[in-house]
Amino acid sequence: MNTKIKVEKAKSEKTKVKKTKENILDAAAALFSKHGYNGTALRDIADALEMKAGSLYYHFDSKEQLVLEILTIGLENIIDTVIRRVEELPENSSSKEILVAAAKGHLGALLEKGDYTSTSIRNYGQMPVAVQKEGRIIRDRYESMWRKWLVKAQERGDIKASVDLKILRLSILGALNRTLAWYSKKGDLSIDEIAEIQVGFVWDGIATDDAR
Amino acid sequence: MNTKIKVEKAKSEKTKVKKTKENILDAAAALFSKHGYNGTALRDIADALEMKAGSLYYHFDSKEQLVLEILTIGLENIIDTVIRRVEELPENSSSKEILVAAAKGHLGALLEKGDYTSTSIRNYGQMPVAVQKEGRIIRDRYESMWRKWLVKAQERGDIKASVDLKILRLSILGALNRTLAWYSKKGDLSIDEIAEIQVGFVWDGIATDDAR
DNA sequence: TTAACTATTTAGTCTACTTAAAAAATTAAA
DNA sequence: TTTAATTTTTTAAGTAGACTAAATAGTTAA
Repeated sequence: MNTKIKVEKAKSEKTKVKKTKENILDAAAALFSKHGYNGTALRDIADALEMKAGSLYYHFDSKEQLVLEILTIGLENIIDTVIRRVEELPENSSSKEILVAAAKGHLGALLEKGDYTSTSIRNYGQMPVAVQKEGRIIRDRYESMWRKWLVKAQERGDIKASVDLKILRLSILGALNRTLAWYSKKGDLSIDEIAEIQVGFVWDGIATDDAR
Repeated sequence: MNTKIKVEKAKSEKTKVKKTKENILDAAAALFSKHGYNGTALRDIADALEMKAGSLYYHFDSKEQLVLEILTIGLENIIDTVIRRVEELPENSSSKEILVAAAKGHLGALLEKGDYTSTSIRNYGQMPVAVQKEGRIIRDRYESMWRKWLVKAQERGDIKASVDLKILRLSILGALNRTLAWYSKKGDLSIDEIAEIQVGFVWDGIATDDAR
C-alpha cells in the first residue's frame, strides 16, 4: 500500500474537514451558551454557518455528541487554567497561597472564559444524562488535583488533623461553583478578591474568638 | 346570581377534580424524579394513570406549568423543614446552633424528602428557563431567612465584623447544595453529621494555629 | 328527562432530531 | 483533460413528543 500518499492525503484533508468541524463547534458553543442546550436547534447552528441541519450529521453523530465535545473542551480549559495559576507560584508558597491560587484559577475560568467553558458550566444540568456522565469523568480528574493539594497541606500540619478532606474539598468547590449564580462584573469585588474571601472563610473561620 | 349554589357546586367538584390533578402531580413527580424532565414524556405520565396524554391538558396548560407546580411544592417543602428545625431550638440557642439546625434542615429536606423535593433540586437545571425563573423567586424568599440569621449572629458579635455576609451565605448554601451530588445513604456519616461538619469548617476554620 | 357543565378522548398539527439516498464538490488516476 | 473515486452537502422523508380543537362521554342541577 502506498502509505506515503495516504498520509499526505490525510493531512491535507484534515485541515479542511477539521476546519468545518471547528466552525460547527464554535457556532454551537456560542448558541448553547446564549440560549441553552434545549433552546438551540440544530437548525439554528446550521443557519449560523449557512448550512443545512442534515449536513451536521456528517461531522457529528448526534446533537448529544456535539455538546459532549464542547463540554470536554470547556472542562479541560478549566483544568489548564487552574494548573497554570498554581504552577506560577514561587516554590516556597504556603498552603493557603496554593489554595487561593487554585480558587482564583477556578473562578477565573468559570466566570471569564469563552463560550466553551460557559456552556460547560452553565448548561451542564440541561445536557442529556449520558453527556453529564462523561463530564463527571473529567471532573473527577480535576478534583483529584484538589485532593492532592489538600492532603499535602494537612501533611504539612497546616490543616487540622481532624478535618475530613473529602467533605472539605466538596464544600470548597461547591461554594466556588455557586459563585457562577450570583457573580456580576458590575459588582465591586473582583474575581480574585471573591476567591480569596471564600477560601479565607474556611481557612480562618468566621466566628469571633468569643463565640467559639 | 345564585352564589350559594355556585359555592356548593364548586366545593363538591373541587374534591374530585383536585384528586385527579393531585394524581397527575404525584405520577409526574415520581417520573421526573426518576427519568428527568426531558426524559419523561407526557405520554408516560398519562400511561401511569391509564389516561391519554391529551387529557392532561384539561388540568394543566402545559408540561412547563406542570413541572412548575411540582417545583413550587418541593421548594416550599424545604423552606418548611428548615423553619421547623430552627423553631424547635430552645430560646437561648447560640448563633452556631441556629446555623447548624438550619443546615441540618436544609440537607435533610434535600436528601431524604420525596419525589417533589428531589425533582425540584435534582432536575432544576433541566427545567425550562421560565420555570427556573419562577423557582428563583421562592429561593430568594428562602435565602432571606438565612440572611436574617446571619445578620443576627453578626450583630451579637458572634461572626467577625469583617465578614461579608452575602458571600458567606452563598458560600454556605453552595457547599450544602453540592452535597446532593456526592451524598450516599451507605456512607458512614449521617445527614446531620455532614451538616455539622460543613458549618464547622466555616465557623471555626480549618487551619491550624501555626498556619494562620 | 333534559339541559348544562365537566372531563376525557381522538385525530391531527407543529417542531425538532435523525436517517438514507441523491446530488454536488473535490481529489486522484489515467 | 477526462474519468473514476471519494468526500461533503443537500433533500426528503421518518419519528417522537408537545400541543390544540373538535367530538364524545360522563356527571350534576333543574
